Amino acid sequence: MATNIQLLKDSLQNEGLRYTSQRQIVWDEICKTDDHRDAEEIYFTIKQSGKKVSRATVYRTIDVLVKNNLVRKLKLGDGRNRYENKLDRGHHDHIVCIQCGKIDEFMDENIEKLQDEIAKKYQFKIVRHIHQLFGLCRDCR
Amino acid sequence: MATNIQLLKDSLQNEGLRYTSQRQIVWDEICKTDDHRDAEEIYFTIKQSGKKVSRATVYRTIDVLVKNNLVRKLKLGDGRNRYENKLDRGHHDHIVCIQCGKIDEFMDENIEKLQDEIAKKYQFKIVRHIHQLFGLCRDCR
DNA sequence: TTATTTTTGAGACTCAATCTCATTAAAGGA
DNA sequence: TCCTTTAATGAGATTGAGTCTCAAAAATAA
Repeated sequence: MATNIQLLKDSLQNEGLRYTSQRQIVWDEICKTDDHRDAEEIYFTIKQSGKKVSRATVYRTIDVLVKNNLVRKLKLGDGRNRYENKLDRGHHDHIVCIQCGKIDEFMDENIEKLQDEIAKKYQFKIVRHIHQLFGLCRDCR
Repeated sequence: MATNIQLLKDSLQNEGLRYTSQRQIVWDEICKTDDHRDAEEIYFTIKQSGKKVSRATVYRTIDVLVKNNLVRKLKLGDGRNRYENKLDRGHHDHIVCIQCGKIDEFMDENIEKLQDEIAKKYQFKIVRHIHQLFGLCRDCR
């Protein structure tokens, strides 16, 4: 956990922001799982644990974490942003079961290469990409 | 345009819905361009042309068109759904310039194949996918 | 300790999208 | 044609995720 505290402190310093207990609580909560949770889930989990952090602070802190690359923001098409911590995790894309909601992760070097070729063809500089497969997982098909 | 009328009528019949002038107006408007417009843009364009279709009807009609494969719904991450007609257009994915908003289309058979292989590996049945490249277009980089 | 600056939290607000329900229009008889 | 039934429409209310406001609280500097 010690590393995580430092990562947060560095990010806050980087933004010229103060280190506060609320911000630590939000970051801790996001680090606790490798799930893809939305802000409300994170907010309510913190609330239920008895800690006091307001909804506004949860949203504001997440924004800082995303900006500083500690957290990744995902849009899976259901209208809510989801978040995953980026500790010890390389780049990956997502496979989503539309039946049970399970979210798996995949990564394919060849697809990444083909993407770069497409960008080159369009004289386009890729900043980020979204690649998501929606369908039925093994257990639901 | 005659074909388009029939496509609409078939879809409505398929859904057990009636053919109405409002629904035709919405479908016509969507067919008019190959843009990727949101529902409000479509609604206001209709309104400005003097035709009377309510916002609710625009949204409801678009849903029917999407369900019947006449229109494709896109999420480009800005919180609004966008729509494009599917007349004479094969499958494609999107390249979006985060500077000027230009939306290009691409299609790569090899990426599609690799996708299928990934699905096989995960014993996953793909129903749909999203593949979007965000960055700077030739004119903005 | 006091002064200054930033952060927090409660709740108001925004905006796309959906829902409600009274009114209007279409379809199917007689 | 007129009447009955059923569906569609439209104005405005509502929803829900997310953002904003501003007075109070907390952190930092003097």
